Amino acid sequence: MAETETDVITVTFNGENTEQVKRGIPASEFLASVLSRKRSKNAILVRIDGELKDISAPLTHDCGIEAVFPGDDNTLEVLRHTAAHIMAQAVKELFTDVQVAIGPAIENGFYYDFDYQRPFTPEDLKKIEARMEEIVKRSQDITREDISLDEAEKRFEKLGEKYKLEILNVLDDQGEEEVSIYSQGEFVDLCRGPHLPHTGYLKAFKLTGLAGAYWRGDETQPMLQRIYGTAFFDKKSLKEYLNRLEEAKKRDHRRLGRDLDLFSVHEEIGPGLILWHPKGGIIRKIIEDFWRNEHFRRDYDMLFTPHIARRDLWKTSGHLDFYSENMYLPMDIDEVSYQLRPMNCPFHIAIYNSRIRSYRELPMRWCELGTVYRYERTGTLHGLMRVRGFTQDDGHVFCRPDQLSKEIHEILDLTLYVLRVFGFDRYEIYLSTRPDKYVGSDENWESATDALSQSLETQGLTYEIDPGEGVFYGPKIDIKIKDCLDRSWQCSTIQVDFNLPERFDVRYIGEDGQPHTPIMVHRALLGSLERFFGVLIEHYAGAFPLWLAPVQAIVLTVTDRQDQWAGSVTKKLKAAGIRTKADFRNEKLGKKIREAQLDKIPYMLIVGDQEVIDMTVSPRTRKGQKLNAMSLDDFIALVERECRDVFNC
RNA sequence: GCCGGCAUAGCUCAGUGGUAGAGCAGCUGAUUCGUAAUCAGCAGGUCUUCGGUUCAAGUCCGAAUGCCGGCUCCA
Repeated sequence: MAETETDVITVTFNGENTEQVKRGIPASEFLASVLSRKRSKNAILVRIDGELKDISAPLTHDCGIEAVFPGDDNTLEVLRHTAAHIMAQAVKELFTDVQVAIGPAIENGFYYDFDYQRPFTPEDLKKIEARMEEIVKRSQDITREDISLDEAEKRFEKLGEKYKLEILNVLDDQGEEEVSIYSQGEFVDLCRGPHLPHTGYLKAFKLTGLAGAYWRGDETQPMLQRIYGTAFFDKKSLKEYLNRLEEAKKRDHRRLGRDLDLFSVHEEIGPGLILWHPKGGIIRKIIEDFWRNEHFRRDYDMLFTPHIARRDLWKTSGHLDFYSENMYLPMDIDEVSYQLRPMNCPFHIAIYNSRIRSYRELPMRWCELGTVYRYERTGTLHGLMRVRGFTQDDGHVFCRPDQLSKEIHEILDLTLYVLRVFGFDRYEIYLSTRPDKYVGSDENWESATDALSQSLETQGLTYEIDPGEGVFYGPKIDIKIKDCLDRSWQCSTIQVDFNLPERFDVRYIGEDGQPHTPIMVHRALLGSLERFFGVLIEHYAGAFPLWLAPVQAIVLTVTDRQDQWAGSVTKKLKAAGIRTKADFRNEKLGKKIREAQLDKIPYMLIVGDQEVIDMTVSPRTRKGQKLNAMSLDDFIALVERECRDVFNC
């Protein structure tokens, strides 16, 4: 201890009261002196100089301190982290020679990875849960020790925890000298903390899943067994969360895709290959029409290009070097090797290169609904979200360096508008920087990355940097949209490319009469029509907004006395461009309504004797709202207004 | 690709070694009915595929395929 240090330190509580206390007393002891007995008993953690710490943390220097209670910022994370430890403790108690790896809190809960001789079963999970309950009942103190790295190595060696030793090695390489370990009963874990004071705080938890996971997330490393769980401070929140999971299940696009007859996938056709049914097809057509119109409005031109090309093209583009693991094997045509395309860009470049370009032509904005084929490993396929053949709403902008930031700006504007029209107004934006495997000069990477970040900043968009996540040919902006259940989906992407123009010798003649290399920007707003459709289905739970609904209105008769008027209603609505169906079956109205409801048709038009006399229809919405009988013209106007309003956003 | 699970009628599922079942959907008939299911009848399956064990396999074993939950990867 340095000579200048005294045994008394100054502690400021809540930024107000200042107290002199003995150096080294636990924070809990201090809190007990300044808080009511009840309050100090309820505190679970402390914030020392803004940093979350154990409530037993010693106060070693002059500092500011606040008490932290259940439900305060970041406390759920601590609870879940403690839950992970309790689970590991339970597993260690039940299965003697199990090794523990890591166990963090994650977005919706926590997990812990284990190495065990045999796979855990769902029955094991129940046993583990029961043992956790027991540990909770024990209310075992969770204590922290700060020890030297050497000491830690000795302890974990004794415990035979080889994964912990590996972590200690990494910490050693990083130059750490001291680590913290946490103990509860017999269970000891290497951990940064903080943790709750004792195991009794875990009141509401559930183990939710069992899965394999690679050690350190690296597929060359051994596969461990991961047990997932979730925890909350109270049972009510846990129940709400579990209900939300149920709700998400009901919205699963794979289920709705079948129930609503939107699309299918067939074993005999091949996994990851999507068949769009008539109802999915009409939605796709509407999406595409909107997309095309919006692109024409913003000075894009439209291209159509083939799905295969000579292998040499992919050599030139660099895809064989950098993307071959995602490409299908070549096929021979007239003794020349061809390959299915995984991307559309080289074709657009070929069009660019079909003649000499002047700087006056730039920027050139080209788009295509381009179908590509990528080999995705079997285990990664997922409904419409991850497939092997899909159509990108692709586009390439060729521009001069001085035009880049304006172009990015306009692409962002277009992207966010399109997403809003589809009902997505919340998103996370990521700027991905240079990966390990890349082409192009460091200098180009840097200037491209700057252009992207500047465009984001001038539009006042907040974003996160995703280091090393760029594509091999350039940095990118990814937009992950958030759906109504708060889940995020990667769809839009904007990628600057300094590389392909070089490889294909893309040039324009500048003002100076000399050739220059343009910058190429790849962009997809929806990402792929397949994935976007999947996201849309889940976002709306299959109840598509009126402008997208495959059937917008269904005419329902009460008896066959109304067939004639109902028939002419149907005809007139169709003539007015409203996607209309008729259900004149000899069934009860209640049944027809039920079926239309299950089909999530926005408007049911009831036609009974009264409507025939008045020459009206009585609309009922799929939300169960009964509108007053109205004339056909009024109904048509209502539909048109509702559809039009979507675009004013 | 890896770890684990699953595969029975269009859908949801029952059937754990002894002759394949239900509900819904479908079809036929009756019923003419006002805001989420009218009644009756009929039809529908080489139990994913291939191989093995057994007197006997939907059921037990092995493999393949596909799907599901994750990991990794990603639009």
